[in-house]
Amino acid sequence: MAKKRISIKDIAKLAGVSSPTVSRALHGDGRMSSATRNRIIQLANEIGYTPSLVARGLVTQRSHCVGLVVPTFADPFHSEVAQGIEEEARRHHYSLFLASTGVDPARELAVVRTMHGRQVDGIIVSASRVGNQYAELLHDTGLPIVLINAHVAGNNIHSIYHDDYKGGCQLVDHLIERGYRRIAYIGNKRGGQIDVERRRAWIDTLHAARLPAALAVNGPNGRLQGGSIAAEQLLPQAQTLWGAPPQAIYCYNDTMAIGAMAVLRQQGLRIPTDVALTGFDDIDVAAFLEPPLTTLRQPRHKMGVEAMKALLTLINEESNPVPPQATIMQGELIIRHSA
Amino acid sequence: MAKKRISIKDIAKLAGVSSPTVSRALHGDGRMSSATRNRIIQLANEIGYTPSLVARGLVTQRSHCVGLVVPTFADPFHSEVAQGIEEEARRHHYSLFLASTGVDPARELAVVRTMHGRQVDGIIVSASRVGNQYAELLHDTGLPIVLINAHVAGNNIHSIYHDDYKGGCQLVDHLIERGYRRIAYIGNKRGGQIDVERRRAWIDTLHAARLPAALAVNGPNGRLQGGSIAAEQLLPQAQTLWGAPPQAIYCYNDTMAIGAMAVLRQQGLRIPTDVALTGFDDIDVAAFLEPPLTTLRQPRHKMGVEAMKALLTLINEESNPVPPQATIMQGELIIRHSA
DNA sequence: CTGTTAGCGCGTTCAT
DNA sequence: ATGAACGCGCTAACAG
Repeated sequence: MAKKRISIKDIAKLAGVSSPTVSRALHGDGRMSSATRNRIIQLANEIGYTPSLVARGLVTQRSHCVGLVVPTFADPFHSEVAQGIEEEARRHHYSLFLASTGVDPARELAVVRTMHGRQVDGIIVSASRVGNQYAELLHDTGLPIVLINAHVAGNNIHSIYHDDYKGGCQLVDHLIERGYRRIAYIGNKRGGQIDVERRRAWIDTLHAARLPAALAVNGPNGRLQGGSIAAEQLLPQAQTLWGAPPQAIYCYNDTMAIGAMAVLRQQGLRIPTDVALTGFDDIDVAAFLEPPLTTLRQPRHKMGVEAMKALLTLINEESNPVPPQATIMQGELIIRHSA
Repeated sequence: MAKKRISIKDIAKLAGVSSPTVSRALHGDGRMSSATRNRIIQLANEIGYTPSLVARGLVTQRSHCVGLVVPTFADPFHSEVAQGIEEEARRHHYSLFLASTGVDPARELAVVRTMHGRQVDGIIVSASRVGNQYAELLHDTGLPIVLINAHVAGNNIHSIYHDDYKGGCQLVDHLIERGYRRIAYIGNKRGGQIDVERRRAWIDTLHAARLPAALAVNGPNGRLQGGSIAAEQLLPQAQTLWGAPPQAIYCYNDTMAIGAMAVLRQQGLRIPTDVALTGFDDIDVAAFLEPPLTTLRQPRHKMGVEAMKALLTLINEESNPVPPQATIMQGELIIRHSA
């Protein structure tokens, strides 16, 4: 079944010209009689010619592909970021390689290596677990890389990230303003630096208000189950510590918050009357829950677009290298009814 | 900054051998002194050689890439399918090109064309809007294609899809068994053939029970807002028709059901006491809602895996072409508390 | 205006 | 056991 690809040569033969002529005709390049040009173009359409971007990339050393590396597809946050990236990529006639890492650093490295083998022009890594190591890769290969939401020390690599610390402070401040004092944290064991930042916001803000950051539980992952499991562990601990449930729970992200909500309801606790709850990210469903979730909105789509723009700049300016630059984006506190 | 790629030749020069020798050494191919082989492999690692899969693909005519085409990333259903596809792809050392169509047939065609130009070995299209047209493409290019959840007439193309009709019947049957009689449908204007199947199940099942399929409203899309908008239109129409809300609403998918739930609550209607509700797909959050959503579980992950397996078979058996085949998968009725 | 030559990086014959 | 030559499909550099 595998028809042989029809190539530039085939149409050259048919048109009675040489292959470079065909190439030029199709590119609108160079000066040539519009007679032959039209004839060639017409011919190409007739026999259904599709240029091989692979071969082209091999000679131009530009594949017009970029790699996108995410922890998992099944996360609404990354999906939306990816959507932004893809839009911007398509706008510039770039294709996307996609790979997931499963939050496994080794796999992340392997994936990036494969992408390099695929001759991608650049790579975007979201929520990297090995951020620092890219400096070396960058040095060795010159492969443009942009990191999304990886707080990398040293700051020697392009990155664009959300100000989680500040966002977390806004969230916790809001809880304090509402009068809650026993504020617990549900963290994500696999959240890496992101978890660190959000947790730090919690600790610092509570301390600033002379409140204790006394109770935190880490879920095994950042998904729904992760939130449920954390909540199940949290409640008895609160009972031991305070003789009562926490007045508020500040969650690692919206998804875990949803997982926690289910457990709270199951235990007969009402939200926010008995326990208030906040999320992080403002994923789409957040507004549709009962009660609607108070959270911190990350400009996910825009972050994707900006990351892709930054990458394209790196790709096109490789003659005069742009110094590594960290773009930090601000979120927005979204107050709904869960807290 | 763009370091020139280090190639097989570079390491040949360093090892004092010819490039074919290096190629063979790296492939474990042919017979050769394990001394030189080891030396070459070591050398390759030292200088950080990464083979160009592009060049390799050009000569072997096999890129080890497949294209994945989805309507949008921001849909939990497709995300999970994609996850399955990616896992199976990685298992076979295949990379994934990803593109979204935005449910635009023209863009879908353009995207597939680009993928062909990228020399992908095959393509998986999820929820295609132009299913029939692939037969022609297949005929012209011999490019293996597998369709997911595109009910294509004529059945002349490989596809794997979920039995939406049967699933829909189960759902509506369940509603009838629970004693609901005024059962409305919230459809998806952009749902294409999928909407047709699910709607048909609703109509047929109601008729079989001598109940009228009297009220259906289409949301503008299959997302949360789509569900909300549909519900807002549905309620007054039900009032006109029945002088009361519907007793149950059978929704196009879980996401729209969530959108509808929010509206129902807003209008003071309790679920399922006042209005029962069903979804479709069993996306992850479905079980975590209040109330947990009764729905029909599609084996999303497995569908992805199976699609990729089917595609790989097509790719590897292209000498003796496999006849087009439709694999139909059965879902599972998940009864929770919303109906 | 167009054809010739060369080469991107690799794998695959053939020779040796 | 290894090297020389060729070609995958395309574009870039020169010729003419």
